[in-house]
Amino acid sequence: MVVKQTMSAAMKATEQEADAGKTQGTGTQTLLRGLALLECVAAGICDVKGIATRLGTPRSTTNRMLASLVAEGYLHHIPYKGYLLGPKLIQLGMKALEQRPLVAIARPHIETLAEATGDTVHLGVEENGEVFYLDKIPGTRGLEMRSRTGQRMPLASTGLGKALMLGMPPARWQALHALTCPAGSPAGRPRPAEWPVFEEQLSRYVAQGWAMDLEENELGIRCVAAPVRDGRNLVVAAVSVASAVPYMPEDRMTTLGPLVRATAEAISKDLGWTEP
Amino acid sequence: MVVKQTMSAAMKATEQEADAGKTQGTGTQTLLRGLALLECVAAGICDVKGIATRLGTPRSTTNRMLASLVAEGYLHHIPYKGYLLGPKLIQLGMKALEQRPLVAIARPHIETLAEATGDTVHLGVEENGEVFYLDKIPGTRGLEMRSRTGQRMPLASTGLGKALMLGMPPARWQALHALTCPAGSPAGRPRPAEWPVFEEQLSRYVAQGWAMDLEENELGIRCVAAPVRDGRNLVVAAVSVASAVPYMPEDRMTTLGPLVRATAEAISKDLGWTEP
DNA sequence: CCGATTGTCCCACTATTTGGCACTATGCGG
DNA sequence: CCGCATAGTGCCAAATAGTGGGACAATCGG
Repeated sequence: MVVKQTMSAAMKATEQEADAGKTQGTGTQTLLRGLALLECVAAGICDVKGIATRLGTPRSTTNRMLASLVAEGYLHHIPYKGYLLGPKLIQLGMKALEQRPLVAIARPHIETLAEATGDTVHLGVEENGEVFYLDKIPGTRGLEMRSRTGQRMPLASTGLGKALMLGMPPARWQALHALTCPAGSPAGRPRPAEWPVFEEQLSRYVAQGWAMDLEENELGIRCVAAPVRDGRNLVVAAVSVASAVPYMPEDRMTTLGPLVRATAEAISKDLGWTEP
Repeated sequence: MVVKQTMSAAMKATEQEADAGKTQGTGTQTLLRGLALLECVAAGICDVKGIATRLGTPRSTTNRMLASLVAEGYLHHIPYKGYLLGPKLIQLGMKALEQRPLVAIARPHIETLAEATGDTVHLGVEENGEVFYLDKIPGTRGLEMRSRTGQRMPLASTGLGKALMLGMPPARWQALHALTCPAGSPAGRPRPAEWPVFEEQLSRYVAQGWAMDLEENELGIRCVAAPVRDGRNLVVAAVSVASAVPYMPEDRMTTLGPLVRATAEAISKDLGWTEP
């Protein structure tokens, strides 16, 4: 329901390399044409003529490909009515969603982030009301963080956790916050802000797309984090950059925010996520 | 594999053309190979060598296709690590899910069902606690049903509605049942069984995969219905066969049940659904 | 440090695609 | 009820697009 126009119209593009913008002519024209065809149908063009003009292929060729795609289940064919994306695509889409080894996919991105910042970078997911560290890249500043992949931490007192909470309904926030700050907990240990304040903070973080952690989990450690979303636009993970206070003054955090957020979004896109 | 003759060299043993019935006189080998490759990756083979052997293509060819698929976003590539289904597939999968005009897809199936039974066939979805008739094929027995596509009916008193309820958590059943039978409703009008009994009926229907309606909505009309599921295994619609009591004795309904269920499943498959 | 895989190029050969054309089937609008 | 525009199906000569062998370099795993 996004696009609807895209009539045939001009946009001729004789043939051979329709979208010049594509990657350099590879050596699999037929495959590429077929895929283009799929995307064409995905865009809403469902009549043969439209498709044919859209990608500049003659009727016979177009039909031949359509037939193959239908035969394989990538397209649905309603005779004399049109073509639609087929079941196989739904199937593969689901598989792609499962099969996704978050860590492997996120690696390159968090490595880039690590190099760019020089600080420790974490990747984590929510599990059972806690943060679960999936990956970690040590900083190059000499200092060692206690965190370790495979470790668990409270959601409300870590940057990673707060980023994960940004994807939850605000109704759950209080419970998780309470879970992090047991009834008569000693004020001696670092801890997140008191409830009303905490809620305000999270709301602000939601708005800006990234969260902060000001020594709330570990004294002397601050971090900036952002949520990672999947194809369904659900928050499935978060990334964070952490360092010692001296390296993390307020203004640096403000600068880092958008960067971390960008990294998180890059990962999101690799997971099939698309802009609002 | 019916790829003509004149093949000779290369493509020896390893060929076995992956998934059997595949290519059958086509004319888009490259496209098909590419798609086969996708399914191969979907199946979990993520190393080049494995893929190459799996579909009998030489290394160079395989790599070429992989590169194209990666370039187009259909695959994810983690250098020296392997290949995974890419974001584009998730994207297309989601689109396929939306784009699905249930009616158009179900038509052929319900027409077949209509011809086979000679009775009125309905297709409907749940909407706001009611059944919403999406399509109807009049029976050939002369009698006319009052139902009309676009009409709404209570869930609990129609076969279609009950089939739709089979996909809901039993916890919601009672509320919907109550909604159909207002407080001091007159016993004069047809209505579903009293609560405890109704629940038992639904449970049985869940087990057998199809539901019945014994003049609970309209006197003299009985019907057999079954739920249609989509790629996420969620009930998104239902089909039913309805007719006048004389044409619908108990034993005929028992015979019809599996048939209606089969039709519903056929539609489900077209929607991307796969067996338990 | 070695062996096994993978990512890349190059290139001659031909099988795989191409796209025109001719016909039939079907849908839509009047 | 009729006709046009679009869709579905084959056939076929031509040549383009794809194939696969082979040689290297970059990496990984151990």
